[in-house]
Amino acid sequence: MTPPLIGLLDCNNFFVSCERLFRPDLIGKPVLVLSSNDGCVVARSQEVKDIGVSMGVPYFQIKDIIQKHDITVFSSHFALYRDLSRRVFSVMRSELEVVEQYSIDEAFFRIEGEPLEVAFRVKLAVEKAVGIPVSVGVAPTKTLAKVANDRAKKSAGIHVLDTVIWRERAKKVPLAQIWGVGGKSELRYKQHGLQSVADLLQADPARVTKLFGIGGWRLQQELAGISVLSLQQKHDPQRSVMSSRSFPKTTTERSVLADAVSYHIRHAAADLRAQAQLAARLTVTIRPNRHGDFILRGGTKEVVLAVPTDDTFVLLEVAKNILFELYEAGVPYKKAGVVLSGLIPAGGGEQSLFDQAELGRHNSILAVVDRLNKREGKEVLLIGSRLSTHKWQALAEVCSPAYTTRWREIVTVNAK
DNA sequence: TCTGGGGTCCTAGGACCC
DNA sequence: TCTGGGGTCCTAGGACCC
Repeated sequence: MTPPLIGLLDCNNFFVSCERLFRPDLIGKPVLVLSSNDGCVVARSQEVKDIGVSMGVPYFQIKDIIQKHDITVFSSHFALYRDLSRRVFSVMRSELEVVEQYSIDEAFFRIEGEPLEVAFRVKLAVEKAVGIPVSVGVAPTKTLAKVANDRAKKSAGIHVLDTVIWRERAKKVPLAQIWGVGGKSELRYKQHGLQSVADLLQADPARVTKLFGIGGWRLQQELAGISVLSLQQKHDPQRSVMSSRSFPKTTTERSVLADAVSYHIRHAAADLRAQAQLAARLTVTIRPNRHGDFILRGGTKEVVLAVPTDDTFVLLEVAKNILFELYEAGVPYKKAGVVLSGLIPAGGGEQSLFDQAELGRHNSILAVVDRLNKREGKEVLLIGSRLSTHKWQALAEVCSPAYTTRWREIVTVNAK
C-alpha cells in the first residue's frame, strides 16, 4: 500500500482577504494590514507584493509608497481573523477525515481518494462557505506539501506534486526556500557545501545528522518524500499560553511595567481557563528596545509554581515578585510579557493543598469576570490593576469595525 | 521619532547523582 | 584520596514559523 498523501490548505493573503470580505470594493486593489502598534506590515495583497513592499517592513518607512500607489491600510484586527479562521477549519472538518490545524490560516489534511478531486472539493467548499480564497498543495510529506502549496499559489490554486519532476528540479531549488530553513541554517548548510535541495538529498544521512542534528535529518527525509512529520489526528492541547506587547514609547518606571505585566497575566490566565488547563510554570520577560544601546539588558525568569493553577490572583502575586527581581532602574524598557507553560488539564485534583474556601471564592469571582469580559468582547472588569493611565497600551489608528464579533459593530446590509 | 505577537521545538550548559 | 564518564533534570535562549 502506498503511504497516504498529505494536503495543505492555505488561505491567500489571509488578513487582507478577511478585510476584503467586508469591503469587496477593495478586491483587485492594493491592500495591506499592519501589526499591533501599527508597527510593520504583516499582510499584503498581491498588488502590494507586486509593488515591491516586503513582509515585515516598518510602516513609517513606506508612507510615501502607500500614498503614491493609493494603498488601503488596515490596523490588524485579530478577533475578526480568528473568527473567520474558525469558520475555515470547521468547513474543512466537515469535508475531511483528518485535519491538523497548523496556523491561523493553514491546515494539513490526509488525502483520501483521488488527490485532485479531493483538493478541488475542499477548496470549493471553503471558498463557497466562507468567501476567503484558498490554495491547496498535495505531496507525500508535509515539507513537500508546502512546496506544492507555493506552486499552487502561482498557478490555478491547486497543485499535486509530481515526485519525479520534483527530483529533477531539486538542483535548482535553494534550501533557503524550504519550510524550516531560516537565515541561520541556510548559512550553516552553505558552510558545508549544501546549497540546493539536490545537495542535501545526495549527502550522507549520518553526516547530515552529525552536522545539523535531528532537524537536518528530518529535513532530508521529508525532502526525499519519506514522511517523518506525521499528521496529528486529534487536536493536541496547547503547550503554552503567551501574552506580550511592545509599548508605543519606552518606559523606565517599574509601576508601568507592573501594570503591563498584570494586564498580561489577566489575559493569559483567562485564556488558560477558557482552555480548561492549569499552568505549572510562569515566565516573565521584560525587554528594552531591540535596536539600541540597552539591547543586552532586560531579562527572562521562569518560576515553577508550588501548585499548577489558573488563578489570576495567585499568578499576579508570583509575576509581581519575578518582575521586581528582573527590573533594573534606568533601563528604557520597550516590551513586557508573560508565558504560562507546563500546561495540564484542569480538574485533576491538584487542589488538595489549597484552602478550599479561598479557592472556591476565587473561582466564582473569576468565572463572573470571564463571562462579562467575553460578552463585551473586551476587558471591562479588571483584577489587580490600579486602572492606571495605560501608558503602555497599543495604538490602532485604522482599525476596521468588529464585523463578526461585536453586536454593536455588525455589518449593515441595506435592502433596496 | 516610529521595527508585532503567539506559538513550537531544539540545544547548550550547569547542577546533581551514580 | 583521586580519577572518570554518563545519565537526568532544569533553565535560558535560539531558530523558525505564520
